[in-house]
Amino acid sequence: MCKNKSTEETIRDAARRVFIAKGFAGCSSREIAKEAGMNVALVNYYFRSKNQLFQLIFHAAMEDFFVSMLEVFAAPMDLEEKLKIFISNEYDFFAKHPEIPRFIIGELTREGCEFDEKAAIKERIEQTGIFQEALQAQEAGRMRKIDFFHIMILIMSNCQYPFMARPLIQQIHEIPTEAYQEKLALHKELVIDMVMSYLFPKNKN
Amino acid sequence: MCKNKSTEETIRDAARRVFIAKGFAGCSSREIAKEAGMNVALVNYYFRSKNQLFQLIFHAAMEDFFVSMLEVFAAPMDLEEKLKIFISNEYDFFAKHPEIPRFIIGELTREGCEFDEKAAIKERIEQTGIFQEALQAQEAGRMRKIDFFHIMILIMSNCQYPFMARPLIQQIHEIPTEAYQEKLALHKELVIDMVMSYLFPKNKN
DNA sequence: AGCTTTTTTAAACAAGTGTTTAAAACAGTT
DNA sequence: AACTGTTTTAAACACTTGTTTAAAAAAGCT
Repeated sequence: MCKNKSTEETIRDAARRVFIAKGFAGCSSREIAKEAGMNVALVNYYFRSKNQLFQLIFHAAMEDFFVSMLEVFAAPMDLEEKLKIFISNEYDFFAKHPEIPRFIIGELTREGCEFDEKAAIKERIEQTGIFQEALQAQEAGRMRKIDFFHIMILIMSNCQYPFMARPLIQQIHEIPTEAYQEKLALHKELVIDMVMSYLFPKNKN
Repeated sequence: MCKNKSTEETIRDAARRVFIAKGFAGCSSREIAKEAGMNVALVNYYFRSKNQLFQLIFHAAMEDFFVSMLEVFAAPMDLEEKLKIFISNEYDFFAKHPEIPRFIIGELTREGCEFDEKAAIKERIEQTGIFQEALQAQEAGRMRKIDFFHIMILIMSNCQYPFMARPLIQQIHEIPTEAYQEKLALHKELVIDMVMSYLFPKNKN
């Protein structure tokens, strides 16, 4: 009844690395087993199938993806600071896990990857009250009147894309990975500055 | 000696659709053949191997990817308008070809996809003189002093990510594809407004 | 017409795929 | 010790993969 936790976790961690690096279609069950130092049959013994193991990894990645977002939204601060910290946290999260956005978007794109309601992200965001908070700030003239939908895209674009597109942009600018990462650390300040000053324009009069 | 152009192009077009939709690892030679309404052997008769056919498609996509960028940079306008039109063109291009960025970044990410110098994008951008142009504008105080590296990332982030992330953001906001596309059309104005007013701050005094 | 070259097809190849089976190794209990 | 259930392994399953072969069909040419 009590499964060997060590073996199961070893396989799961190996699967996480391989799936995230190569995607579902880009790797085989045997590759995951080898990465874990195990037999192929053992992978299916613990997780029944490649697809089932993948769903596990994918949904966990999705959860991680949304966690920092939600906890910042629910924090007790004024909206302006909240969004600033949100951007900062998001940027830091993707600096630490740069492969996550490409993985999630890539797998959501291919057909047959059913996620659907399951997570109910929208509802969980709504429950933080951030939508009304933004509306109030906009009514009061403290914030530019933009639908929160667009605000989220602006922020996600600037926090995720720079990490997703590393191989492309490295190719364009012909710089090594370390130099790229250093530049992205500086880029963070630009993003915060640009987005915040757009959302909360300070009338200089 | 004169190959049947029709057949070859039919296969190439089918390969383009399938590769871009599913990626190199996500499809088979037989799937491409079927999409083209041909035999598997015929694919290899014209293109020798799946990998060779892929390289063809990939490099062509890369070229398309850079074309509009370069021609705007070389256009005879003042820098501010040039960048504005650049953003607009980029946004329109990805609205028309929303799968391209994910395809390129995804394939550049997996190992074994050698592209390297081949294109020399950096040099081609340099030849348009946009770098010096930006430096001049910055010296003259007409433009915020930001390395062009960061400017490009800002623009690419906001022009590409919204289209790449469609399945993810649709999931979050629970809206159908048509509604999403309509919203993205509006989003364009925000992007132009935000980026341009950040790069070229108008002192309101 | 017949002959040559190009295009297309069906079939085969070895290697790799996800998954299952059945037996072995292990651990725990009495 | 023998019997328990759990964990691990090697081997096999049927099927798909990329690629090649060899023959058929079509097209070109004199």
